[in-house]
Amino acid sequence: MPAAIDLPHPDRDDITLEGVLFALSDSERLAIARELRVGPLDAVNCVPWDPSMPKSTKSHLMKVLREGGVIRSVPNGRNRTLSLRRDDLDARFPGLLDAILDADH
Amino acid sequence: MPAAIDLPHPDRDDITLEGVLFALSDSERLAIARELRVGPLDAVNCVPWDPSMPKSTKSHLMKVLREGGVIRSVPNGRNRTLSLRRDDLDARFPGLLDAILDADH
DNA sequence: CCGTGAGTTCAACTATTGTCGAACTGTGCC
DNA sequence: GGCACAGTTCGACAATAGTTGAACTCACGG
Repeated sequence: MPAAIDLPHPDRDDITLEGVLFALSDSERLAIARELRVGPLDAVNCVPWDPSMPKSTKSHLMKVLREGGVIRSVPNGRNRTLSLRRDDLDARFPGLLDAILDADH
Repeated sequence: MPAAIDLPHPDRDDITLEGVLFALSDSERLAIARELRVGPLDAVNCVPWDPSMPKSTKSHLMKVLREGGVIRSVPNGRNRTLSLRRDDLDARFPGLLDAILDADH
């Protein structure tokens, strides 16, 4: 499967609190979410903190974030543009995303 | 080991965001935290939603919440009084606890 | 002081997650 | 068209997390 396929994202109402918390309960996934805070980013330009990580592992990280409803991952040429689902998350769980991303690290 | 032993709790500064998110990323643990919202509760009176759950399993749930820094668990006679570590969590991660516990379920 | 009650620990097991190589597929550039 | 690039999927394995019964410990009430 290519980089340019349309992957399934949960609808806003299907995003669960548990799913979001789980997705962000891992340091690396949390770091990705924090990177996306300033705006969408191509996956290629993201994740600069470990260039040696195999692509299948990166793909898996993105998958958990995507399936948890935390990020949106859309094809963009041969890349993928990742973005936070801020509107959906803010609507569904007000204050949650900022509380998490603002948190002391 | 009895019900009345002093179990280790992480210091405020040792509580990690990831640990808190992980502890609360499970429906049952989240439900316990929500029950404790109104105030401390003896473990016996808590967890009314599944009386058939083995005690070792309940003990494990409490352990994860305690080690994650979400709850405090102090001996109280032959029970254990559970309470949210609201002061510590609010100090360390402002807004996080309310955002989570207020969230739509 | 003995029995009961509440909760912890241990050990074994199951189940869920994470890691990574290999094979594969659209996309863009020549 | 051909080729390299970015990511996905699959499968196998490692690692972590959840479940539970049994043995144990302390506190309370007779």
